Amino acid sequence: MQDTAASSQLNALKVACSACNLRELCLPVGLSDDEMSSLDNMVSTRRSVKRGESLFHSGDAFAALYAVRTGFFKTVVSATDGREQVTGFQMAGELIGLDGISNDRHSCDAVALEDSQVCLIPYGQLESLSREFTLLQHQFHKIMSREIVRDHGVMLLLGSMRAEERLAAFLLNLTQRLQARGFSASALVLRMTREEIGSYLGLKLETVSRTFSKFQDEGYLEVKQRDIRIIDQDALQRVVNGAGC
Amino acid sequence: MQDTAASSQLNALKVACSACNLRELCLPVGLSDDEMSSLDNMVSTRRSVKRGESLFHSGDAFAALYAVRTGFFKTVVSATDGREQVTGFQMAGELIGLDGISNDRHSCDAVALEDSQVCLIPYGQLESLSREFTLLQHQFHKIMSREIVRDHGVMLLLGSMRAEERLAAFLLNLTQRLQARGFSASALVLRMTREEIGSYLGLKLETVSRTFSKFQDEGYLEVKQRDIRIIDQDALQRVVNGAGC
DNA sequence: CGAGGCGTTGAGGAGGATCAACCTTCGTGG
DNA sequence: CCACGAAGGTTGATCCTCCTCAACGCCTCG
Repeated sequence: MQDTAASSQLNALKVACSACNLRELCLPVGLSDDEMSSLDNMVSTRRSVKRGESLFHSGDAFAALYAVRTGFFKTVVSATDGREQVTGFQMAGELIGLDGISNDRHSCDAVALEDSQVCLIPYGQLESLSREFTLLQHQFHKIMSREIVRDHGVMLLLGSMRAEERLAAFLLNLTQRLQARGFSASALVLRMTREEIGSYLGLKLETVSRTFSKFQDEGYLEVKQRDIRIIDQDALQRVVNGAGC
Repeated sequence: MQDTAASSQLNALKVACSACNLRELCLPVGLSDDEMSSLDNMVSTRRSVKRGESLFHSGDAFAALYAVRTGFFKTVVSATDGREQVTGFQMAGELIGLDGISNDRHSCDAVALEDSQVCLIPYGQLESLSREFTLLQHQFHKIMSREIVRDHGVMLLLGSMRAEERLAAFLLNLTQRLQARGFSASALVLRMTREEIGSYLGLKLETVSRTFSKFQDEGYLEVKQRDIRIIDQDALQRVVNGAGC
């Protein structure tokens, strides 16, 4: 039934947040040595998830949050009639599973788009620890709030932008996050299909493909399947700002 | 500059959560007597906001959350180019302002759609108190998580539903929340304009109006401006489930 | 080397946007 | 208390963006 349990391994290796190069992007931002070592105790397990596998499914019991260590995920909500919506793409340092707190069950699927590793953050322990450490508590609240603000931004995109604006905003957001992780601001490899991008942006895959081609024709991008090179970032920014009006 | 400060009054009246009829819908859900009385101390101020006025604006410093006591609000995010998106409508017992935690500034406007009263929840005190009281901490986390789940539902709506499905889902959601507050499941008065509904649903006001008319023609609703009577709730539910396909 | 998944491109159609006219309701001030 | 104006709501005609359906090419992986 649960393919995740079968095929993803649990690594008992000791993993220290304090030694992780993502600590400035992840939950531990700004913690003291003391707090950091408590966090190290809590975040003791990693889990590997192969491409295509799920970290959890909608309906699964909620027990832990997951911090992406390596790899790339999407989260997907499904309606009763089978309709699906990609609600986000998560990369290194980002937290997955916050949806589960609301009623102790996950309300979306989290699927690895490439072979990935996550750090397990047992939720009960996180609550205990944040009663003890003000900074950790505050940082955790910030992360939840940031997710809410991000979601509102996506609503703005879905509710009021046209196809070109949506794709441009998406690409700029991706490159910005990649840049924060030390990658190039101009060359990126998409980990998701056109259909997944379309689902996230409220467009059909053909529209995504056509819009990529259009951006290439305009000289904004170079598109080779999933390899994207951004040639004119300012032009994309102008597209987002509704320069077409 | 700040019209809110000028025209909304601060009521120093002692207001007890423990005596509030919204306590089962609001932050205090499930708290013990002890915890409840600490909450009473924290939530000591109410604020009145007249119709059309803002509780806070995007960019304002964040200091407190607000629990709607009476009335009705909308929250609106704005893009740099002036585009606006209504991200939610809040009624009695619902919390406003969670967006502000992320970076100590609000990222949306909260506007009263009728004369309203809110309870002020000073955020610093809420953090202190939730370090002390496990249940309060957990309840607060649940509320944030619920907002994230709600937002994902809106994304599904905006990304994959057609106009009729969106409006039907909207109406069912409204009546459900009103019913939880003891109101009729079939008769409701809309507190917002067609344009605000449209903004929330990613539609133009004309489309909202036409869809209302269509639902009326089909015999699902009786529409008299802002007075709505739901005649066939099941039919609306079928519309949401994509019965048109 | 073949099959299947993914991506591109074209043609045609539909849903919702836009523009416009008109009606209704409500608040304000004479 | 009524008249007026502004804001909100309805409806129609037309247009445009994006969806749908379809064919085909490319890349990957067994």
